[in-house]
Amino acid sequence: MFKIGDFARLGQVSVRMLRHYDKLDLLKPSHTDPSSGYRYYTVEQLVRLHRIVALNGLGLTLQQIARLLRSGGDLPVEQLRDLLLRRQAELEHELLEKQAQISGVAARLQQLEHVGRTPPYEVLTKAVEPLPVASVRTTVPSAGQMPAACRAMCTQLYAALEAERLAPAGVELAVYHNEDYTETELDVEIAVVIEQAQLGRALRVGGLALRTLEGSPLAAALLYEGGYSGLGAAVLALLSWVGQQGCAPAGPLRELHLSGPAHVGGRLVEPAVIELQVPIARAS
Amino acid sequence: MFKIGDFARLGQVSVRMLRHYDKLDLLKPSHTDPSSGYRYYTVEQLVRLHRIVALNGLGLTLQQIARLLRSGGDLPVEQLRDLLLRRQAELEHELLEKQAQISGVAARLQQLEHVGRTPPYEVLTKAVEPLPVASVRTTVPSAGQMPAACRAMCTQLYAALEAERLAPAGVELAVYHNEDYTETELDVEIAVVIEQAQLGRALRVGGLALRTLEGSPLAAALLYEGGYSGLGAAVLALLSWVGQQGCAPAGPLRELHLSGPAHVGGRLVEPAVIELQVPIARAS
DNA sequence: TTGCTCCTCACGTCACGTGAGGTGGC
DNA sequence: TTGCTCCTCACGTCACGTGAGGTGGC
Repeated sequence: MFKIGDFARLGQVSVRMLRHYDKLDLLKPSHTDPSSGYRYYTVEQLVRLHRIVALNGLGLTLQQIARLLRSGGDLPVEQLRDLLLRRQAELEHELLEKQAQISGVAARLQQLEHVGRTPPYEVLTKAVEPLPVASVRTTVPSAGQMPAACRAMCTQLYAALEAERLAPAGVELAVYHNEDYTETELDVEIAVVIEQAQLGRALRVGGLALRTLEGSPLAAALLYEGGYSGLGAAVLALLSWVGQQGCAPAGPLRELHLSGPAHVGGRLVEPAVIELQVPIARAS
Repeated sequence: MFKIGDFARLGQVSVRMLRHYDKLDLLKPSHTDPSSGYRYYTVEQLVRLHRIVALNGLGLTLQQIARLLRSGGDLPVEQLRDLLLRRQAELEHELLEKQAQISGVAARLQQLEHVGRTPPYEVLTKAVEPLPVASVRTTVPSAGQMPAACRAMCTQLYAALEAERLAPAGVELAVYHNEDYTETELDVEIAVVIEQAQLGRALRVGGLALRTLEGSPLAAALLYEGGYSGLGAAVLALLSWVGQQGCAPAGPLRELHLSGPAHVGGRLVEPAVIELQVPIARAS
């Protein structure tokens, strides 16, 4: 018979843990003195303690362990198998998350060393929802013509909406359909979120399209505040981040004009708050 | 200006989180209505929220993030670098732990599939402390002669202790010095823990040694309850576990007789509670 | 008026660590 | 008598989730 302190030393655990396990009915002392409350343990109980510590080391919760051990001396095979399989699935996620954190921290450190200062934008991953939109789409010959082209497309879009008596119901956005980053032959779509219910509507004006922008369960997103001229650099930063994470773009890049339409009265509104999103997948 | 619900949807976080960040002074609403307590946020604050979510995704605590963001709009480079380096070190540990958990779970599942039932012992890793001991050591020609040899060594050990007026101060143990598992030419030492202060003592009886058993920062340990005849299987289980973890033995195996001396009055005491320990290192 | 959103407590989660304040055994 | 160990609360940790109970705006 050991007092709690000796038993704790033998089992390499804290006294507090033994009291905790007692309260949870996970490991009751073989005898408790009724007057002093002193807990007494036997060597044989070390086996159970060892089992608890081992299972806990696999990341099982004390509740799960308690369920397993309640069923008697031998572990119930089926239950244990289920638990381990579930735990294995969890561990896969946790490992991926850790690896993402590691490459994220490494990427940031590298950036600090090379650029010497902290980057103006943060990238994070999230899910993006599908969006019902009205849009116009054009191919712009070169990047230099983008400002003028966008202004024209915005004008065209809102004029068409007016003619159709269609009201914007959300954010304005641009979608870049080119597979890779390019500065010529830019296939760009200017869109604005509309009510879901308007999608089926028949149109009278040409050039306007009503459609659903695909969502993605995994996308990289960068939030940017500044002028539109800085967007090129932001796009490159986003794509390079994606590469550093061992991922690749898996769909068109979206540019959400969170602080409102890019043009008001035909003039660019700057600085603006813009979110860049690109669906991604682990590169094979 | 957004109410908290809209801002939460925009930022893909919960309302509760925004209230939490408000309380921590991590992200205060740009305006709070004094009468209703309603919180109002601006689009520009999305950038800060995004930054918080991104840094939190690297596993930094909200406190650490708060410290970084308190220093103004730009992140303080030196402080960020320090934080990231520390986080990187932590992540290395966490990754190793995850990997150990993964191989641990896999090993158990494999065992369940192959053996069809749950194993009688658990293995876990821990540190083992150096121990001051008195001991006798012999080479035993074959495993079959072990019981008799051990009995003889125990008798010899305690007789010598008696003659030296040396009192055991702890557990009895056996140490197996052979590099690999073998069943012939077993180099075995029977020892008992003594007071640290007795180590320097001069001896009058031959065959007895006073020494310190080396400790190890990392060891695999298996706790076993049963007869001594089952020990061979337990040793094999321990060594095979070590191999499955991608590790290798890095020192002699110890066998601790936790439930007391193996022999009392020249007879084996069974069942016994025995801990097998072997120092290990990651295999290269 | 009816939903919908917002508010402030405040408890629950998980596995303990860490005192505070007091007692028992050698 | 002095340490040492033991005891029972009960708060702290971390980042929120989840009600309870009530209010404000359309």
